[in-house]
Amino acid sequence: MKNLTVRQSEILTFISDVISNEGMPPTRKEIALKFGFKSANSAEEHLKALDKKGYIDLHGGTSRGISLNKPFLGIPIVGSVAAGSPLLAVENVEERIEFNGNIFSDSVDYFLRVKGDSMNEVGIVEGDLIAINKRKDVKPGDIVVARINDDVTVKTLFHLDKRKVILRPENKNYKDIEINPAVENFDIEGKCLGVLRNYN
Amino acid sequence: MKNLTVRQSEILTFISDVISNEGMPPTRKEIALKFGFKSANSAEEHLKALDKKGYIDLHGGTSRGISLNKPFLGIPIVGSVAAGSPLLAVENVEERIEFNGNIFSDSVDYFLRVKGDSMNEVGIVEGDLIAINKRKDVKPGDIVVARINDDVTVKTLFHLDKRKVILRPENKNYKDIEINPAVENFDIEGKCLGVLRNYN
DNA sequence: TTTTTTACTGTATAAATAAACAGTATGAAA
DNA sequence: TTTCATACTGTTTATTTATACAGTAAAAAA
Repeated sequence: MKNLTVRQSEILTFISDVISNEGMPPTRKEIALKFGFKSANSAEEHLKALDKKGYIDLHGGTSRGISLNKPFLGIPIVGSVAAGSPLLAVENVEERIEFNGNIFSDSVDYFLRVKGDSMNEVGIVEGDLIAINKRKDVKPGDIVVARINDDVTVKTLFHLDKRKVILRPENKNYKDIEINPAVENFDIEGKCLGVLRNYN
Repeated sequence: MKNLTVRQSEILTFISDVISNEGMPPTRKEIALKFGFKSANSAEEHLKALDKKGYIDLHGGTSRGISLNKPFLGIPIVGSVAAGSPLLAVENVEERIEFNGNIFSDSVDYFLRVKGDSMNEVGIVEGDLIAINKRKDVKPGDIVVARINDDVTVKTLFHLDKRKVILRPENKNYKDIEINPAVENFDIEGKCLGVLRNYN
């Protein structure tokens, strides 16, 4: 996929926002207005660039005839995470799902497919998709995605300070995980906003 | 809410379909084409009727300026079910959520808010929303919504024939429910397609 | 029975919109 | 150094689109 310029990226985001908020894509004039272009043709040329690079499809002769290109739409589902790679690296994204936001309490950056039974007692089971919001500021009680020495795990955060982190599995067959972030490589990847499970 | 005529309902459905499939609302001409109207004005008048009845909002002077009215959109969430009332009766619908379909394996007719812990061992816990598809043809192994003598319950279907139905709670503290549909009032309301849980 | 609503055809037009063409200017790539 | 891509302004035009007005006809409501 070809890279977008900053401006092109802004315009792509704007189109996506307008579709979400207004229920229809913007016109060239509306794009020009938003970015302060004095000519609608500026918008036209950005659209052509986005089309050429494959991010949108332009439907000739149609008002508001802009559609976002599916493969780059939707929320990524992160499956198995290769050790050491960023969660959202392309090789970890198993697919994307169309999803419009108003369901969870915050915006969903990605879904993570759950492995294992360590969170069974709070109703998170193998194969579930958990909705994740990328953030570092989590508090005890939150279910978090954490990275410990290149290993990604989902647990309830029980305690967090500079010298000690305690992650609690929600299954009595497992023990608490205690980490010294000064010694071990530890990072909070995000907060779990909810669960999505699809039978069959 | 005022009732729609058959034609108006067809047109509302078409608008909704076009938005889903094309990513933008149709023009008057496109509506006329779809229904075989020889004049775009026929579409215009139907739109005005739908606007007047509150089902859509028309944005004057804007191409494709049709938006569906939120309160009638989205998938209903059924909360507590009043004894004897149809599940989808207005008094049982606690709210609606925007939701676009491609997530579950079949279309979601409504979400049911889970009460109690009888399905805990398969990860369905109190407060969860379960996605339901209205259908009668369910098979053993399916998680179903059933009505037993005006009581609505969610269980795994274990056995089903004309003389005996066995519903199985997924929690060892509960016993199987055995029903004789010839004697008791029993009905399958739908099949559970999946689970949606929102923390906080 | 009269009025209103529904459901259309047919015509017309102002405004919205897409999109081409002609420029200017800058920075990056070949 | 020349070409190409980016990022604009400014103008123009054909087409799309919304939408009003004038009718016809049937069914429903008052």
